[in-house]
Amino acid sequence: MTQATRRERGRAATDRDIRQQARTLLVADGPQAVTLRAIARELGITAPALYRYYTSREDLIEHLRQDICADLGTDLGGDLAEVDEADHLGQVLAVCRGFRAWALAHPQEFAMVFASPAEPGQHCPVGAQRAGRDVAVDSFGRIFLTVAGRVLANGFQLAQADAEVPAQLVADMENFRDDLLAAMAESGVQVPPEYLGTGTAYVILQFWVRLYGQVALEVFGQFPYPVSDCEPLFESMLTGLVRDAGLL
Amino acid sequence: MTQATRRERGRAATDRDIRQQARTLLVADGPQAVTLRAIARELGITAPALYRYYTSREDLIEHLRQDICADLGTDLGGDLAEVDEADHLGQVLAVCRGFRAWALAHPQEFAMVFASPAEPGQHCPVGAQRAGRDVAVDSFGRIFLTVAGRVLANGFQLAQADAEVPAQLVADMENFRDDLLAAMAESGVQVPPEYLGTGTAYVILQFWVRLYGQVALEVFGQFPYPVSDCEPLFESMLTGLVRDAGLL
DNA sequence: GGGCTCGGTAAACAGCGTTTACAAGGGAGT
DNA sequence: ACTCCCTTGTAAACGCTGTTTACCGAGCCC
Repeated sequence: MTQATRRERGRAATDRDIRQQARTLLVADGPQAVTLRAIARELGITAPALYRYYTSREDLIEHLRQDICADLGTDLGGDLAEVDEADHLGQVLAVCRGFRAWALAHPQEFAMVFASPAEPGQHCPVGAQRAGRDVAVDSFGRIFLTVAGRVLANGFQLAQADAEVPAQLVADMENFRDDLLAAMAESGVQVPPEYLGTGTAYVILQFWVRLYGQVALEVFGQFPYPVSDCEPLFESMLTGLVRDAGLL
Repeated sequence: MTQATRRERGRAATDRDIRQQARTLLVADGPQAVTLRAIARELGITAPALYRYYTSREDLIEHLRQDICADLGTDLGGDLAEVDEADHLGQVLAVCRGFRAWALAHPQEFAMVFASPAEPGQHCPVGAQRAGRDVAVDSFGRIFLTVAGRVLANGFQLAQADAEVPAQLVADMENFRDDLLAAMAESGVQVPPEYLGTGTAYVILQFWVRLYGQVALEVFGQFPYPVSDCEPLFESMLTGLVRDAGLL
């Protein structure tokens, strides 16, 4: 079973401990509290020992980001599993609600993954990037795309035809559509290419813009007035969203 | 003219220098580079001297946030001034494009102001909060609301009637509408209350959600595929936005 | 068993926010 | 003009941080 030698198992174990402890500090006291010394202290080791696992604090943070994405992915997978397989609209709603719930429950993680100024050449975590083998990063995006794929595979016709896509965007949308098809195929969802035109890709993109905007505004408290209860606001937005996407 | 004593003038001058230097460091090397010691070093003083002006680093950062909001407000004011006073659609477009341009040109500031996990009870900077006299914080929000006010004052009928607002949201929307009316009145824009129903407030809110989502996604590089050129994507979204808002 | 690699430590360096005690100088009252 | 205070700055120190270096011991392979 465990072909790994004792040292390898021990190393993997402490590595998990490091990341888990970093997560604990993050949720408890914010990003500035996840310091190498604090992590080491809680683990009963010294700070330089962490350099046997990560080249720098920033490197650890980066791996943390990926862990967070993976957790969000499994979280949404759980939400999705509770919905009837044939209820495609329900699946979409479940993923959207799950995304919001996760973001509100983990604001620090949300900010770290979805609201950090990006360096060029890095458009994760939603995208299915092919950087280092099959990184866990895209597990979140894969959930989204899998749901979209299921919806499309069953012949749902999303709103807006291909003609609506501006000429300057067609190339990008074809690119996006191919990414979608590839990700869906990887997830085992067979979707006929003729169901996924550039117009459909554009609708999915707009869907993401509105969902992300709503959730980010709520997490960051940037609504232009004091919202007494954000939930009905979100539900109202979600209703409009699926309506405008042609899912209702 | 300058009724202030020499000491007061000197203090105000160094205060400006501190903030300006902090801004310089922020745009040059990111938020983690704006340290008290670095600021003091550039100003030729020592770090503890800064405590004569701000009670802590976090206090300075908070004032920096307000400066940033104020700058964004004047920026947008400039964009707005270049548009014909009677061209209300053009004014809306100018403010939206100006907001995006500013966010792309100042990603660090954008993240600091619009994407920091908010403590409860703080829904600035868009809101017209009445905290400490007339803080510069809401100068950005005021620009937005002024434009909205001008559009409404001239009888533009936004899409969607009041009946569309879910019952649970009506109270909040009345609240928002009152905030809007108050802000517009403060900006000298007369808008008949019957032009601004809760449905209209809801449309404005959705407008903000989509604009914010699009800009934040672009700044943070969180689009689900590699976008070759974001500008046509933004313009396409903007077109759909004004169409859905009933401005076209 | 010898040697080598790997995971850990201790010590040190530079930089950080912050506090304390102290010096110099402008402003106002007499 | 002298005095006194309050303001603004400094120097030194504390404890924290990330990171590097040199070293040590136990696991592993030959």
